[in-house]
Amino acid sequence: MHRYRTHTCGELRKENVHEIVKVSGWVHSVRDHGGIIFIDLRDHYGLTQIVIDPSQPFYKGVEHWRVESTICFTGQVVDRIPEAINPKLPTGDIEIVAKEMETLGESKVIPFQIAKEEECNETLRLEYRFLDLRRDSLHKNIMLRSKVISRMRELMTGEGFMEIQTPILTSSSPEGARDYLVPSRVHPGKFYALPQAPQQFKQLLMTSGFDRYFQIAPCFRDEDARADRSPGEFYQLDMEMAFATQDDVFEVNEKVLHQIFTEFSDKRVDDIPFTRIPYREAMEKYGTDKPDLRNPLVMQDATELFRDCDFKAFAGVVASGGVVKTIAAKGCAGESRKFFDDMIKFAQSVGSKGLGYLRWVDGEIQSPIAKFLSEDTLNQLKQLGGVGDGDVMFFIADKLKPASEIGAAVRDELGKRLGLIDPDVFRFCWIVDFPMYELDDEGKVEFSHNPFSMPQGGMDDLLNKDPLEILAFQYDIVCNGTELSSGAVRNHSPELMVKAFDIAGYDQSIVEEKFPALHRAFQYGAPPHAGIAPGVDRIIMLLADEPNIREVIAFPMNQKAQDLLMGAPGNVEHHQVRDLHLKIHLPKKVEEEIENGGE
RNA sequence: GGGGGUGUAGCUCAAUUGGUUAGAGCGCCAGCCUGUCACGCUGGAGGUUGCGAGUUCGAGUCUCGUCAUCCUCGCCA
Repeated sequence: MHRYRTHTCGELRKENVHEIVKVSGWVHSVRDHGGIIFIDLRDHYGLTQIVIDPSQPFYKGVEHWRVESTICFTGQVVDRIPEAINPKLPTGDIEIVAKEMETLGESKVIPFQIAKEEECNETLRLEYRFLDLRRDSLHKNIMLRSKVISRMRELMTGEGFMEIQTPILTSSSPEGARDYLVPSRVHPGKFYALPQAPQQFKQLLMTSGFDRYFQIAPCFRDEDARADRSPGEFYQLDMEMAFATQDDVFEVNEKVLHQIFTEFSDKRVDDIPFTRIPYREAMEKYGTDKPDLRNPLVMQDATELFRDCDFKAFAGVVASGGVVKTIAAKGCAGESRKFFDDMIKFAQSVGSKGLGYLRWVDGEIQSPIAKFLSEDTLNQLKQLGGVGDGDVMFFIADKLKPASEIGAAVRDELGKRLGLIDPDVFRFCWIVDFPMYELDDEGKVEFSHNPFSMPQGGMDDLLNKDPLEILAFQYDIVCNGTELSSGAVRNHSPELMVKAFDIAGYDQSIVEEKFPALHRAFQYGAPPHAGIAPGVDRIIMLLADEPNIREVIAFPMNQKAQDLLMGAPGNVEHHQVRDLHLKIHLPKKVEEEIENGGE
């Protein structure tokens, strides 16, 4: 007989009755009836009920064993009496009558309950992550993660992709987020950086002829956390394809994502090919480049209809170059006064001066602003929104950018409040045709996304078009309002690359200095190539229906990028710092704390 | 760095307008109980109300500061 077990806690069934078995696991719950004790023994695979009779020598001891200790039981599998069958458990037809018991690992009193999943302070959960991970929901999320990643590998391999590792210690890249740096011992004053993504490596692999690369790639960015953004590190299903177009990338990703989402969720998944929305259209209709298509509401432009109207608040905005955005919401004219007041408050909370609306009720228009609008204007608005009796149109007037942002927020809020968002569906879309350049805060032309993207019109566009009019082969994949990834057809021509950087104000020497590898590699016969890198954590977050990315990461850091279990970041020995030729220069505040006996 | 929420027993929460000795459920400890499966019953221990000032006859409650944590803006090629 095996030292610890002949069966797991999830596998014994009626057909095992009479067998002598050995099982090991955690004490999930103890039900002590004085004369008889039931223990639910739990492992990764399930729960099995152990029965302990008073005649057993270890009976007295068992009373005192705490939940979450690990114990090994040897005993006989028996049928439960009919009244005692538990249909909630797969093993509920049987139980094990214990003959021997061995304690494997005793547990202290646990800081929060594991068998009962009540809400619990997250700091405590992170400090005791190993216990939190025993809890069913988190345990299941991590298993889901494992299965999804495994399936991703299968699917990618099936599509002819090769998984290739790229360096974790690499050089700092000038673009993008803040890098995590690692000081070099051998080269005083020099630093490695952890990769923000294997971007340049995968492009180099393309020039090396590997044709189709992928990797479940760790990415490191020193940026602040959000609910859907874990600080420090995250994973991407990174991929790149040689001699490939945008459509080739879309085809592979639609196949893989559709398969993963269909296989690992009960929700309906959009048919492929996924909807493609040009960036400009997305901004006009949704006010964002990551629209939640579950929400049927769209924004429309009503600027011209308000240009010469008597409603001075709006006419004034239009006269000063602003816009009026409208959202038509069908069937909500009957909502309470409070609903409309709350919507106005909401709009104000996201930076709007107000929120106008027109309600069509019983053939009349009810609205604080209707009296300022002509019959003709009202009819045109009605036609624009395609509305009728029982419907409402909301209006936001502001400069284009804030109006779009406020409109996007109002659209989301209306979707939620009116229950328009189907929780049982995954709606995907590609956002395509991103602009190559945009103006930064100082009015300077800057790359709007990835400087390695291919301008759609090639050198001709770079030479002849207004930079702000140039579109890139740059795309995002969005699911239910979550941006899963950006990708692009890459610029594989050294000449185009130099020109593209030139427009953004970077000299050729900068390209050579900052991106020496790509600049050199592309001069030795680079294949056209394209790729993308969907975020693994976010995909699993959507599949697990979790609002928080930490729920799908085994050992996440908190918002301040600390690992409360391991104590990272932590202090190191002086000699370690010395070996790295570093001097620590603490902020005044921290120094004072240490002097006051802080550490 | 800015804005917002939260902080009361080991855990989740309550405590009316500022007013008696800060309560409940779970957990823990002790006792009872031979068919439970979130077992049940009885009893008990457990509190610097995050911390520090202030206002007040009186502060869990109000004010200020500070710390922790979450959400968010900035940031995220």
